[in-house]
Amino acid sequence: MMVKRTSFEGDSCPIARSLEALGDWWSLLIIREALFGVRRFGEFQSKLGMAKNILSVRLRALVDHGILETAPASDGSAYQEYVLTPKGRGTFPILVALRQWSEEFDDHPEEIATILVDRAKGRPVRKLEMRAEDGRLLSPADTTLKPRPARRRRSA
Amino acid sequence: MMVKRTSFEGDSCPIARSLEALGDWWSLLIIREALFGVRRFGEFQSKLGMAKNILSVRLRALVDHGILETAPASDGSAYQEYVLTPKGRGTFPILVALRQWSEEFDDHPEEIATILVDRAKGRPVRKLEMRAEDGRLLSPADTTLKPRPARRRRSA
DNA sequence: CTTGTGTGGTTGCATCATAAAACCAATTGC
DNA sequence: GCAATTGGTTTTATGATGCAACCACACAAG
Repeated sequence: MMVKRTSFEGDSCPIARSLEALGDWWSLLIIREALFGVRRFGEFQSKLGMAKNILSVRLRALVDHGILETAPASDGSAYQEYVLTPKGRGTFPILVALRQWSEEFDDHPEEIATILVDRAKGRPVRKLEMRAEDGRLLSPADTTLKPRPARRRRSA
Repeated sequence: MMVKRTSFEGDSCPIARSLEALGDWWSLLIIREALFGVRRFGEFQSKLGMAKNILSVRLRALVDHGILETAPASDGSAYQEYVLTPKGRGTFPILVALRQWSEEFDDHPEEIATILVDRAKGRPVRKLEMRAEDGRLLSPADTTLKPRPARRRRSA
């Protein structure tokens, strides 16, 4: 009957495509931990408090998507580690956007334990803002979608 | 046995808290459509191609989370509509971050159909960037987490 | 080398969420 | 009034998740 959890893999919308890799309950939290330097299976498992089997599945999926890669060692032991690729580190703005949305709109902000600060000054970071090429600040209404221009062949 | 799909509702991490509301497969896509002006049940259903029962569940959850609200009419008919609240419109940077991540890192960028442009000039918007209070551009490594300062009572 | 312990998983089973399709009531269009 | 459309709910099948048990390998001690 092929009910199959609807994949967005072939979707032409870039948001749907990113959700294909990041859209489940745990992946972004695993990446969050990885950005804090977590690398080992057991460390992910204990910090996130999740079942080992699904952690296993998620780690493999993140590796398959090129978000994590397995590295042979680091402290000399024969075990492997999971480290972020550039693609994985590129999710940082997504995590910041999620964080700022909670900080601004959560119904119980007093339950939020941490704030993201500029390391040099110890002051909160600014809200992410959308700007035009020339630097003008853009609101959602100032933007629109255009069809992607066809990539021209042979350089330019 | 109470296996219960682990809720992040009580979690103190703002990322986990936002995923509580947005972290499933469809919610962000529903919000994406709503940002484009989609308001009616059938319109969501046909544009997203999703099953009506789960659309029904998702819309109710988004209303419960204060992301959508039901409005009585608009074109005079007796049906209701789903419109974004300010909290719902506040997810825009999240969607932009997801979009830009795909644009930058997707393995098949040629399959991405649209680009987000500045309406006035028709030129692509800039990448979201993280800045300090004083305007310095920040990389992930330039940031750190601090415990949230206790809110002081009675104004300031 | 053998035994014990911790790390890094896999397997089995119960439960939950999701998907497709059928069904249905209220609202419209005619 | 009658048929089609809208906006759902119900039913049923299957995939995903969660927990606990199990297991292989590395490593350390004796």
